[in-house]
Amino acid sequence: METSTKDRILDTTAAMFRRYGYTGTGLKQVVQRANAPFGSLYHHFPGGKEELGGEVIRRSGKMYEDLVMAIFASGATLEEGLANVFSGAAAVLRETDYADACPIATVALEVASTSEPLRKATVEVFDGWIVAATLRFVTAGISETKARDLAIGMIAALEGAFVLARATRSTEALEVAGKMSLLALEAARG
Amino acid sequence: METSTKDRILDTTAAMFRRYGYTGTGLKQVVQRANAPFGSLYHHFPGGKEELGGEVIRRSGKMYEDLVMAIFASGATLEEGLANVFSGAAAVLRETDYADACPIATVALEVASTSEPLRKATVEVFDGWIVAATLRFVTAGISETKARDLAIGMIAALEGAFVLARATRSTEALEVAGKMSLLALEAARG
DNA sequence: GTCTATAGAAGGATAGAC
DNA sequence: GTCTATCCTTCTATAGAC
Repeated sequence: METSTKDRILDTTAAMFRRYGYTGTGLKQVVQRANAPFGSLYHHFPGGKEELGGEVIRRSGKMYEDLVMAIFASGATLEEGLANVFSGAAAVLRETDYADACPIATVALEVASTSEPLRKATVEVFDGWIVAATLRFVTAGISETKARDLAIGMIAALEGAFVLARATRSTEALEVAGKMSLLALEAARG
Repeated sequence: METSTKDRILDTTAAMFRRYGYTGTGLKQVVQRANAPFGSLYHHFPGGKEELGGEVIRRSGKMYEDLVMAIFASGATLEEGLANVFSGAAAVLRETDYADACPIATVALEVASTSEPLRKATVEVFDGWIVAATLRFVTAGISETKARDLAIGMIAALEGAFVLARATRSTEALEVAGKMSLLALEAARG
């Protein structure tokens, strides 16, 4: 138990955001689950829920970027890596009873029309993903403009498949989205 | 003003779900905006928020299905209709300051791990969309299995693009997703 | 079937002792 | 920097007059 109170609060909030969303996550529940006194929350995050939320979005977003990019780089070929991203996401969903998909998608939709600071935090995350994925495609020899489209298409397909998969409790959409992304890659390679 | 109290409550809730989500929508705000007395809500929806939410999900989902399918059928060709779905969605987003995307996506993610009755309502909606879109592809001469994949791929691409578009306040993702869906259609036609 | 009032719980936030 | 107690608002839900 060497984690700090602040880290426990951040980790707990991240886990709750993923399943219950932003408005669905209560600060009292957070400190209870994190085994932290209520006052510590406002000591570490004077800006309250919005400040905590912003840090969690950026932190979860970066961690997920690292995870996905590692899987993306895991394949022997670019195609294999791309396929692994979708099959890996499907495996995690099945293992977590369709709870753990994108860590910020629910929150991103919730705050898009309700909090500018939080919306901007989600944009930073998505931009980071797009840049990272674009770089991967470019490194594999694809032109900059095509690479960006592939990156955005892959992320959109993944996010959309997550919506369908979490609702239906099936990974069918992830398999279809994976195949569709591979097709786009094929076309870009010409 | 010939709308009934019940219809006003349903319409108002639908509009609020779209922007603020399920937990972000308060029943007091609903009745206030709908110009309805609070008691009427529980008169028409004895099951409270969950019953109201279920009806709104099904109703909004069906209306959106009709709208999208009408646009899908609007083009001279299947390809044109498909492109119109994405460009039409982009136009609506721009016109509504990136607020009005999918009417149930936010709610679907919120309730996926918190309410079985509501999750099932979202599944019904998504299944309806998949069936309708599949039928459209089949009618155009595509095999049943390929048509279903195209339908799921199109809906996933649209939903994922909505997430990115609402967050970034840009329609770039919708354009990319539209192109990606067209590519999938091309490949299916072989 | 309409409407008001209020209960009872949970929400975010703050004060202040230690 | 830790922790408790409490404030005020908002939430869902109910009771009961009309």
